[in-house]
Amino acid sequence: MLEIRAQKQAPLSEQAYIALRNDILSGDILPGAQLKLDRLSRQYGFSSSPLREALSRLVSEGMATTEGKRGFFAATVSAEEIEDISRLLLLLDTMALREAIETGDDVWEGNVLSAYHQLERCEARLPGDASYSSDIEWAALYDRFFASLLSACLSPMLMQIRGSLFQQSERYRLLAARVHPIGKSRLGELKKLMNAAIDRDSEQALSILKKHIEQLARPTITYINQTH
Amino acid sequence: MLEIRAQKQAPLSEQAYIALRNDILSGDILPGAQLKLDRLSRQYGFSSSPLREALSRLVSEGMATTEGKRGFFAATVSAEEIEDISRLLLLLDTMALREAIETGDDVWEGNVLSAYHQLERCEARLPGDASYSSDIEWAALYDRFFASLLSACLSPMLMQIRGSLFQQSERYRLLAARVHPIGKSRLGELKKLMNAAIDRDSEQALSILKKHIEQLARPTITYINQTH
DNA sequence: AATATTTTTATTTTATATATTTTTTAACCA
DNA sequence: TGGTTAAAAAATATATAAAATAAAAATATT
Repeated sequence: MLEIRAQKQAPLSEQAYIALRNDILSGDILPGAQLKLDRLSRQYGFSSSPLREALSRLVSEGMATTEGKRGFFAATVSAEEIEDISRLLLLLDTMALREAIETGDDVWEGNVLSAYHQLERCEARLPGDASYSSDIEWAALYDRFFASLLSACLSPMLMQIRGSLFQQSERYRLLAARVHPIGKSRLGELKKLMNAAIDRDSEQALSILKKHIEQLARPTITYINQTH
Repeated sequence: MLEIRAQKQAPLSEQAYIALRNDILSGDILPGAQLKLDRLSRQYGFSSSPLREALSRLVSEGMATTEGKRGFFAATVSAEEIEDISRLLLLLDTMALREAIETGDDVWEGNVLSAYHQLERCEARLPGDASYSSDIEWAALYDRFFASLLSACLSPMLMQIRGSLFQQSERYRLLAARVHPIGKSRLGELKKLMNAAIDRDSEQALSILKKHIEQLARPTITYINQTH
């Protein structure tokens, strides 16, 4: 049966959360920037209640900070932190991928192929070289590719935690990409990773994953070290 | 210089967060219970704004849920979830402990001894046998013991994640302890763990940790399987 | 059983009050 | 003068309350 009625619209607090998170992720809101409520209120068009709720969530998820009664700030960056995030993400994704390769079924394979396809098409649609590296839609599909690749790992908690870490690493990557767009896409690497996973070639898949995550962090760490 | 002025009091949203979290942890608020705002408002004496912020945070941390515009609910329980939590917690704590043993210094040793001491004294102060297992203050010190034991691991992100998982596992443990108080304390085991860590006997320490976490979860899983 | 109506409840806005931090100004002493 | 401290003012965060809106749940009706 068709879904006819209008979409129930999400609560404003949810919309505010998404809008703020995107702007922090993309770097439109710079690290450490103070997030004053009345300015946000004018800028985004939400009143303070949903904004405060959104900010509370962002704090829990590490995208913002707050202390005492001094308001909210966008999360800061440091080389130590991105190295920490990368290391943990590699550990968790390795564990998840190993399990996913063991337990993934046909539906899983289909989802992975689908996610890869969409990522590929998105990249083809984008204009110049390297624009992908700072595109927020590309980032969302990139996220989705990994999420579907690992989704067969049978641990919702692991998926949630690695998702949160991935998002943090994206915050760093997108920030660095604003200034130093990555020259060429590494989509081919992801394709090899996907094929190795679907072929149940665990060793090969894990090795590509390791390389990918480590190379993902490197230019970001270099950038952060230069500028902070 | 002495800190003379009165303690700046925490924001009400923070106080509400702590109060609600304690009541969810302790089981005073049962899993799945609906958290209606006007009732909470009367019961806790906070107005809706700080309560909503507190609830948003609790949702982010897995202690509560919310969907669309149907309000907030206390997190539910399932055998699958506590097994998932336990497994991940063991993985992360193992990693953290290995590192902590490598890098911990004198200050770390002192902190661990101090945390253990306080836990021991708290337990001695409690009345009957097994009352410790459902005592919220004991739980906080138990938490602190592990936090200090692992604190030398040099990964703030790992500490934060394992802290969140530990809190979730405490939610389950305290729930089960309401009905089936654990017969005798396993403080001796913790002492052995601590001594092995301080003696830099990694193998021994990790083995005790593994046993401890697995045995921690077992009665809880049994309880959940019986009742849900 | 499906639909319409009522009731309840969550969400949001607005306005206002309180408290705390930050900034500015003034005062003071070396 | 220069620079530190203290007081006053401004800005801002936090909190309350009341009212409006919108959605969900419960009830009655066909």
